[in-house]
Amino acid sequence: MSADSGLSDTQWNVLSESCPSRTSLARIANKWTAMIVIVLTDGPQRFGAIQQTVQGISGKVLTDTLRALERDGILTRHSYPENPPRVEYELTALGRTLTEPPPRWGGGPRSTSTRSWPPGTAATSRTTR
Amino acid sequence: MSADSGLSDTQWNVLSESCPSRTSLARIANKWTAMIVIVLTDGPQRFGAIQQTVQGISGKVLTDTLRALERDGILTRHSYPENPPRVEYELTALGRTLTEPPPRWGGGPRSTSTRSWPPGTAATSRTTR
DNA sequence: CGGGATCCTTAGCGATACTG
DNA sequence: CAGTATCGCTAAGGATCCCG
Repeated sequence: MSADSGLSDTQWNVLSESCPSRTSLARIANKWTAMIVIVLTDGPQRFGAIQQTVQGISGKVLTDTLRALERDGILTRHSYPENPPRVEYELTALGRTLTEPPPRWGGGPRSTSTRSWPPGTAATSRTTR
Repeated sequence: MSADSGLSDTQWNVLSESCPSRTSLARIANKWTAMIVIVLTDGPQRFGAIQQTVQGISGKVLTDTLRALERDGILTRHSYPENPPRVEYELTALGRTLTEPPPRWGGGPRSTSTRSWPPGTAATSRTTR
């Protein structure tokens, strides 16, 4: 397969303004997301447990961040209609991909030089030359 | 060495409010830092080249981010007193560590279950139980 | 060309109080 | 317990003009 597929690799270049991966980056690149993902790596956790483990996060911000991650399919929310109420958050398969390096990093060749990040991206911004 | 050193491993737990690594995280977890590091992975780049490659970044924000990264030792700034002026930015050894996964991820065991993130951290926030 | 200086907008974050 | 609802602050981000 391959050869001349319609979507060029430049479409998946993070450096491109219209690249969809910028949305993913925006979700990761904030103060709390990474820590929450870390906490959930070991399995489902309750709201209160997360808040205690991720020291310094306020209830509101935790709620906001969890909701955003839920919308994006990073984690799922399970509400148990008990009293007192219990709510658990769990990483989805997609969310678990955040807890380990991308395939290429684990399996690819271990060369350390002249490596461009997304394959075929090579940030050689040739302006004049 | 080892045995009873003063600094416990909980001191290097990102989840801890006083953990120094939160400073590092704060530097990474913003809109542009990651992209700038990506661009510089292939070698030194000029200010203008970076701005063109990292699409959508404004001059001021690029300057601010570069200055912050320079202060933190992630990259170095080389100014050549020519006309027109030329300034190049280059990743330091520390900055280059951001372009590859931490040692443990590359070399450690490939187990996928019951793994806690920083060694000996295990986010098992036991509140009551 | 590579900024510095200003000004402005927004959104992320945080504290507090209240509720099912 | 796990939220929601406000309110407020600050810093990140952005537009524009100016300068050596």
